[in-house]
Amino acid sequence: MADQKKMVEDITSMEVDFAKWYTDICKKAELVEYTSVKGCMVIRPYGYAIWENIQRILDAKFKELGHENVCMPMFIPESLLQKEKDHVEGFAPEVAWVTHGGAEKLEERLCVRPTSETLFCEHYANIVHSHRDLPKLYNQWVSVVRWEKTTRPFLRSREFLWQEGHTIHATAEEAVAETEQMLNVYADFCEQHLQMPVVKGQKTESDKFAGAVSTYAIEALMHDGKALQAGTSHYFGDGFAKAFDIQYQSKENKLEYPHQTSWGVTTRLIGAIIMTHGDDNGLVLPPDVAPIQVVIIPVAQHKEGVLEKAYALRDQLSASFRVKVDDSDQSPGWKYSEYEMKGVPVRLEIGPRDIEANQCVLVTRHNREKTVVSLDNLADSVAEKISEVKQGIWEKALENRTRRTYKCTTMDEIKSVLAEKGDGFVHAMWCGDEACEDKVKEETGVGSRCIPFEQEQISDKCVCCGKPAKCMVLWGNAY
RNA sequence: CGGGGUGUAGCGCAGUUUGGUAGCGCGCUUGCUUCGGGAGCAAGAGGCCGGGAGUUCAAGUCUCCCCACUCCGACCA
Repeated sequence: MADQKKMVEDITSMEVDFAKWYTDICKKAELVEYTSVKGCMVIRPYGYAIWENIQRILDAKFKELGHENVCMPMFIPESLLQKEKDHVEGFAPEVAWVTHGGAEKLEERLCVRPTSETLFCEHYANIVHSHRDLPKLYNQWVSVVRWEKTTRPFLRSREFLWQEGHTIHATAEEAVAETEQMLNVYADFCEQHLQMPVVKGQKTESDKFAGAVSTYAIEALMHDGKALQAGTSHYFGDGFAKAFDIQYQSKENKLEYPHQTSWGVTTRLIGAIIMTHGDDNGLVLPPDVAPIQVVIIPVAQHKEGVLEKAYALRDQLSASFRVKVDDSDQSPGWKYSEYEMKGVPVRLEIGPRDIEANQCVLVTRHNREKTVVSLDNLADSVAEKISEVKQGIWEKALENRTRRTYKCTTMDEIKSVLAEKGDGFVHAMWCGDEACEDKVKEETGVGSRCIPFEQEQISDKCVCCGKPAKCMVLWGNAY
């Protein structure tokens, strides 16, 4: 059994101070570094490589489903932003404005995109004229700016990286299907590639995207019991089309308004990974997005043949995995701790005694279990360990969510279960009235996260007012 | 945006009460010895004390104003 003692004294324990633990990991695992502008951070190579892996997998999926990548400009003229009333009301409080070009004051100020619906709409108005022009299935990988008041690495920064998909369809049915399809893409990605269980659901009226008919989201539960929205997908109906005057001629030779969607995930997913899988020894990365999947640590590397063997194993394994040999002159123990901090899923130790015996030591990050394996069929042994890590972290994350999911039928029950067991997901019935939604938040501290697709009839009365319930809501304290 | 806390070497901190030559640990550099869970010895390098105004013969230390980080709320991916 692996020694479970905490090796890295530099990281604040998550039990002691979860928030400090989180920022410690962001910095010590070399994911981010602050800059002199509040809320604007450097995503360092190791952190960016995680994002590149997320991009690679999702981008391939988007394209497989027929989407094309485009790139919109980053400036939006004020008049354009204001065309859709709900949209501008939602975003105006947090946009950054450009007022000057060089020394010249601009005729009209430009906002730095907080999201690009308006730009896509302006563009669609130019290029969509006939039913033959539809659908357009677009996506872009860019950064956006939202002038947040309080900021945290990955979870809430003033500039962040994301992808935003924007599609436009002839019919509402098609657009609704697209919205649902992309929510499923996100959910599958989180569960299959990030080993992060999510709840799919619809946002309540008060919580939906500014300008949307309906907003869908996937909600994940972090290790500390707080909820994190991991991705969203919006159905716009023809509201934007009407506001931006986008029309097409149908087969029946009639002018029609098309229907739109948008959907996105952000670098916040990296924060979700940290808080879902990390432990007191540092980051624990899902193998599919880990920049390094296997780190080879040569032991007594000055001795004849050790480094050569390490390089040979790397070359052999590189056909199937992302592999690194750490041949720096740090001690082996230092390297063990370093790559645990960085969350590398599998460590391979190779020393003179191993070489003699045609074997090596494999260590899985999430449980620190050591296994001695033969150098024959090594790629198979490593693949097995990788899948053990996936299975292990999935079960651990799922167990945390199950343990922290509570069914409640009264307000008092919500309060007492949260006080007793700590933050988590609360399942409780709701009448559909916004006043009750607000009151639950006010009295118990948990807000509505979503109305899960998977419903359960916990009771027939609203947890707040006692009137007939319409649906079960997932409540939680969110990041 | 409201309420607290913190800014001194790359990191973690002491020094501020009572103004008087800027320190410690880790890390870093060089060399030698080490190497199976953050190695040892030796010699080095590294700072306009977050920024700007004041007060003073003299400011890391006192006063005022900014900025950033951080925690707790409200708002948000």
